[in-house]
Amino acid sequence: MKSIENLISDNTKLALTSLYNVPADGVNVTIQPTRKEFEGDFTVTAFAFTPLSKKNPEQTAKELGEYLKREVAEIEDYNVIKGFLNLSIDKGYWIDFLKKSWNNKEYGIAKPAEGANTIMVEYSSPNTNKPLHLGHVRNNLIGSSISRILEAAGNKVIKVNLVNDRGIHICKSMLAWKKWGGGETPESSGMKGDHLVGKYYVVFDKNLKAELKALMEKGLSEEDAEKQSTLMNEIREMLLKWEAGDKESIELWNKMNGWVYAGFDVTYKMLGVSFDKIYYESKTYLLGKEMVAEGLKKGVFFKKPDGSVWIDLTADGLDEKVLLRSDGTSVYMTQDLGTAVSRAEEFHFNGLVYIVGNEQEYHFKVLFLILKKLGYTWANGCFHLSYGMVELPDGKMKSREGTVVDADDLMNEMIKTAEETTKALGKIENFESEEAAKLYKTIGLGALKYFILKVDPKKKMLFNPKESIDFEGNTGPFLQYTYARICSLLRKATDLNYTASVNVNDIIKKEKELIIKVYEFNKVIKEAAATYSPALVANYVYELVKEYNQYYHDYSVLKEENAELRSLRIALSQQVGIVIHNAMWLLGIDVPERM
RNA sequence: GGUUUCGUAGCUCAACUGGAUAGAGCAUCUGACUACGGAUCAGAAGGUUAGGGGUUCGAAUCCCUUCGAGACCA
Repeated sequence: MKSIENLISDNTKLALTSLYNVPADGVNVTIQPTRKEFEGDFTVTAFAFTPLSKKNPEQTAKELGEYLKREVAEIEDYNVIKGFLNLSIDKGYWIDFLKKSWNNKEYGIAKPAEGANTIMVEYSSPNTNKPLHLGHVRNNLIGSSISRILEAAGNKVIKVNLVNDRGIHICKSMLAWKKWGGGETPESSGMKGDHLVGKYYVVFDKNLKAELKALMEKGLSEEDAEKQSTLMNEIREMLLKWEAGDKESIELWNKMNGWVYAGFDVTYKMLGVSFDKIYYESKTYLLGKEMVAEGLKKGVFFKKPDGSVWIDLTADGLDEKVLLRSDGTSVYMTQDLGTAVSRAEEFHFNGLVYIVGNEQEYHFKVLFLILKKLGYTWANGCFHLSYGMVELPDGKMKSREGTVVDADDLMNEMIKTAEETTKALGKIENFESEEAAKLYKTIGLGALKYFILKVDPKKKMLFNPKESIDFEGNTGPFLQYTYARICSLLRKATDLNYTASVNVNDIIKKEKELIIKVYEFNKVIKEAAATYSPALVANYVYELVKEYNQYYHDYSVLKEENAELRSLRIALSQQVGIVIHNAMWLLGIDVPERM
């Protein structure tokens, strides 16, 4: 079935050609939903056509409207206000649409077709020296949701995580644990492994600061203090030992990373995110060195007298960038080049989306540019989804200053609040305790996820720990509540032996608006996939639910005496329920059948 | 210093990518057949879209500029 927008667009072009005898292939027809205060379903703006028609906008719009009404069966009527052509679509079209789609549980969720594009999505990418915080939560939720959205739009998706499991910061936790840990383990302390390792990272930082302070009080500059610091020297030594494959260092590193992974698994599971493949930097950090040779051979890179290798990007408005230090060690850029190439060779993807914060915009600009200069055509499919930071009322979260909002704490808080709210409303007295616990989790995490995902990923967002996340209004629980209420309605309908069907000749305005909203779901998914924005799905499902609740309030479904009308309303409610369910699934949010 | 992103109601966010009188939620105030589930619905109030200039039929959106906040590159 041709989409109604294409129908309007194509026929508008035909109309232009027919009415004004001009070619209209290249004309861009802007179509938007008609605003509530005017009559009609879709609006075409006629201003852009005046050079073709050589008439004023009103006149042009009228002539187009007349043509469309006459020539296109689905277009029932039109009206013109200023240069806006408002088109009313035949109700039969919408009834027909509902009839075709209403009982499809997979509505909106496409299966990847033969020859579908493969898109790799990298997200999460934690460091193993501390637990996940709210910033990671945003990253994970965006990455996970985008993966589902891309899949629903018909792509094959490979979700990957690149874990930063090596380097100086991990050594810090290791050294502090060795020095001051007294053999403490997750078991002995009862702490989650990632939190335990994070604790020693903080311990190290504290001790280092004290040492540096003491040295600087003796009159050393900050730089010299760092050079003379015994702790810093021990760290450097430890890193060298690790890189040389020292058995004891590797064992400790394995042990502590193991604790962290066990902790991360719990957090990931709670968040509901997962990966198809996990990369570890300890295995990828040497990749890319052969590319340096390749780049030199191709003349894309150059060598400085000290032996370091660079690329000159000044012609592209960027700087010179080092790729191999004079001591032969590589930098992040080198690793990322190598990792990208090895992924491309393994998976032959059409697109690679990096979900990484906007502080790394420059890095990715350079990365993609270098890949292109090296001649990798797939680099054109690389995209950095540069999401904004989560800020607190007094600025950015800083782990060193202890202002981070911990992911586990936050989720537990939300679940606790959900429990209190639910109990206060006194609705689930007949729930088994296990069922109730599951519900609290569904609601609490639903509130959190929706709160984060409804914001445009590209924008920074603010989280105020002092104000708990709402459960009323434009929130996750509001959407979940509407879903639960529809389920309740459908259960009652079944009890009464009422069936759902679409077998009417006429519908009221509100029903038509609801069907149009349902119809828009596919368009929204495509748009969300194209712009990598779960927020579009979130805002859409909110609008749908708001409309449905008005309808639900104003018209009775089960008390309607006309059987066909009643059946239609049941079918429509069911369909709205399916869309809520599927849209929420795209956001990674569960919906309860009762709450 | 250079590059760059952002600034919308008291607060948190929208605005279909240049379209009609800038919309929601929270908070405030007022109301809703003792209910097909009130975590709902209806209404009131709240705006010079940071300020100024420009582009055009039309600007929160594009260009210039001032102010303010952030990020990145030495």
